[in-house]
Parts: sequence; structure tokens; C-alpha cells
Amino acid sequence: MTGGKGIKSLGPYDSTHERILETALGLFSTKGYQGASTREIAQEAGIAEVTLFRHFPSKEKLLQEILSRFSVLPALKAYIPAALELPYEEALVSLADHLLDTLVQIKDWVRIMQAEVQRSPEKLLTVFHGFIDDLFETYASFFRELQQRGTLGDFDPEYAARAFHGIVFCYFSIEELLHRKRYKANDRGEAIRQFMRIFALGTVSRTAAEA
Amino acid sequence: MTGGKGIKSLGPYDSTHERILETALGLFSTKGYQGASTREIAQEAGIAEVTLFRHFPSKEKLLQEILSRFSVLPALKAYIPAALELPYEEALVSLADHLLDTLVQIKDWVRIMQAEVQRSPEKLLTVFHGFIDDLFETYASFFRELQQRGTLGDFDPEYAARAFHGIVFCYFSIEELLHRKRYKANDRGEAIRQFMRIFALGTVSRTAAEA
DNA sequence: TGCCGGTGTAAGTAAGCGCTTACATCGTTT
DNA sequence: AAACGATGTAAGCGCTTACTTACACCGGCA
Repeated sequence: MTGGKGIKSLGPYDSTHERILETALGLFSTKGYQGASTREIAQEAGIAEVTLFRHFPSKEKLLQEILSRFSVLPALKAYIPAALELPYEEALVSLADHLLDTLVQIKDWVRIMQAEVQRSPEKLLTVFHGFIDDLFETYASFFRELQQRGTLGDFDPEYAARAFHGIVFCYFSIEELLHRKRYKANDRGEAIRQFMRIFALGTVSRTAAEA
Repeated sequence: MTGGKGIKSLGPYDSTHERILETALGLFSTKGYQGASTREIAQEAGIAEVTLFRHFPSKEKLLQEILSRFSVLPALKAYIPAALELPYEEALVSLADHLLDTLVQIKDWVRIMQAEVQRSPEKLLTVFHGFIDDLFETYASFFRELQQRGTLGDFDPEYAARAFHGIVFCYFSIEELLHRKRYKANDRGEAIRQFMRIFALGTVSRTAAEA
């Protein structure tokens, strides 16, 4: 009566594998990579520690597998065409809303990246840089298209993308990562609207603004 | 020939104390709190490990002393009056420049805060929240004053402060913390100018913008 | 039926950790 | 000259860590 508990085997990526990954994601994000022990991960996942090492050759490989399995950017990219057809400020608000949703969704991933990127220079940095570059390029293409349509001024679309991202990301970081909720009011929609109003006024073409 | 090396005693905060603090600051920021051992800190500081524990009762207290000894905000605040007398966009650029200088100066401190804030909820979070709130309020007061002078539109100055900070901080974070230098060009001044141009256009009063 | 893959328990390894103790040394102060 | 305070060396304590080995079990499949 000491053996397995009847969990079905479903191939290499069965539920045990997944359970370990998800549990480790949560623990790494709250306690840090060094702060979460393999004993603790196994215990919280409801498995034996030795089982963890049968699925992952080392703790480090477990971390790497966790950090390389998120790909939320395609969904963000796919939304750009729809946003292009909205009125400009409305488009900005909905893009910011989508970005914020996505960031909240991958909150643990972001937290680990931010905390661990110093320690493990090559692997994590490459993944994170790829994510950021891709994100910036996505938003830059949005601004570039609107510039060609004459809606926007003649700023550099890549810097605009960075500014847009900076505003939204820092809001996310302070509210979600640093637990600084309700800084002014618990109204996320209001914050986004205020931010995007400033950003929209700063980027529309002068002639469009005067209309 | 095994004893002290002739370092002068200068009171409770002598050079040994400082050396430990500075070395630990650097190591905590690159390897994380858990990743940097007291042995390693002592070795890099050129002292015996036991000396470290004579200066600091525990590793945790060492971290706390490191994180509570920075106070760069007064300098940032003191610059606001001068900025108020500059043309608006020029003022924004110089404020952003000052903020960026300050962030670079306390880079290690910020890195530790970002990485460790999850693990040690109360102490660090309190210090960091105080820092951020104070920073936001400083910039909000700048916008509030210019609104009263009629230079700016009628946006909420606190959200504007957050947007301003977000743009600058994310630029700093990506360039300095994530080592993503030369994203487009190695010209920090150009980036700030582009950012502040957008921000200025987004916040000036309509009548002032049309002039 | 018998094997096999995945899991469990139990025990243990070598290394590193934060931190302590005991004692020697050296410069300064009294 | 003697005491003192800050530092050094050396050893080690108790504990945790990532990771391993050996063996038992159990369900599904040939």
C-alpha cells in the first residue's frame, strides 16, 4: 500500500509532469529560485521528491523548462488588425487592456524573469530579450501603419512603442508585482483611460488633433 | 604574522563596515540575497567571515542596513523649482535626465529591491512603497503647479506622474537592469528627447499647443 | 501470466549554508 | 607596561541542500 496512487500515464507530458511545472512556477515566483527547495516543490505538488528528479534531471533544467513554455505574444499580435480599425484613442485603450490582461496572466513568469535574470545571464536573458523585442516590434508596427494612414504625427514608432509599453508595464508592475493596489482608486479602467488620453494627445497628428 | 593588517579604527562606521556593505550590495544585486554567501562576501571584501558577523548580527540585518541607507529623493525634489522655470518640454527632458542619473546611481539597490521584494514582504515592501509614493508625489506636484499656471491641460497629475515615471523607468530597466543596451542607438539623449516630445504634446494645454 | 514503466518509501551522500567558539596578533590608548 | 579593541586563523556545529541509490508496489499491456 505504498505504491502509486493510480494516476494514469499519458505520455511524456502527463499530469505529473505538468503538476511539477505548475507548482514550481508558483513557488519560484514567490520565494525565488534559490528560495524554493525541491523538497518543498514536491511536497506541494503531492509527489515524492525522487519523482521530481525522474522528470527533470536537475532543478536548473526545471526552471528552464518553466521559463521557455510561455508564448502569449501571438495572441497580442493577432489583435493588432482589429485595433487598427478603431478610433485611435479607443484602439490604444483596448491595446493597453489586452497587454495588461496578458501580463497578469503570465505574472509568475514575469516575476521569475525579473528576479532571476541577473543570476543566469545567458539562458534567461535570451528568452526575455526575445520577448521584449517582439513585443516592441508588435506595437511599433501598429504605430507605423497609422502613421502611413496619416492619423499620427511623425515620431519614431519604436520609441513610441517603448513609451506605451513603459506606461502599461510600470502600472502592472506596481499593482501586481509590488502589491501596490488601490494607489488612487481601484479602477483599472480609469487608469488606462487617463494614460491613453495623454499618450493619444502626444502622438496624433497636429491636423487630426485640431479637428 | 597572522593578525590585523593595520587598518585604522574610525568608530562604529569605519572602513571595514563600509567595505562589507558595499561588497554585499554588489553581490546581492548580481547573485541575489540567497545566492551570495557570507563566505563569499567576506572573501571579496578582503576580510574574515567572522569579522562580518562581528559587524552585523546576521545576514538578514546586513541586507536591511544596505537597503535602508539610500536617500536620493531629496536631490530629485530639490530640482523641481528650477525645472518649473524652464520651457515645458525642456523641463521634462531635464527631469527625465535627472531621474535616469539617479536610477543608474542606485542601480544595485533597485535590482535587489525588484528581486527580493517578493521574499521579504514587510520590511522591503514598506521601504520600496515609500520610495515610489514619494517619487510619484514629487512629479505630481510639478504637474500640478504647471496646471495652475495654465501651461498644461486638465489631466490628473498623479496619473501623469505615473506615466512619466513608467516611461523613464522602463527605459532604465531594459537598458541597465536587463543589459539591453543599444536597442536602437547608443544615444540616451535621443531616447529621452523622443519620449518627452510625445509626453509634452500629450500634456500641454490645447491653446498653448496651437501657439 | 509476466513484464514494464511510473511511482512510492527509506536512507543516505557530499557539499554548502549561517553562524559560533577559542585563541593569537597587532596598533592604539592609558 | 598593560589593557583594549578590532582583526585574523582554525575548527566546527547543526542544518539544509540538490541529488542518488535500492527496493517495493501497482496498473496496464503483451
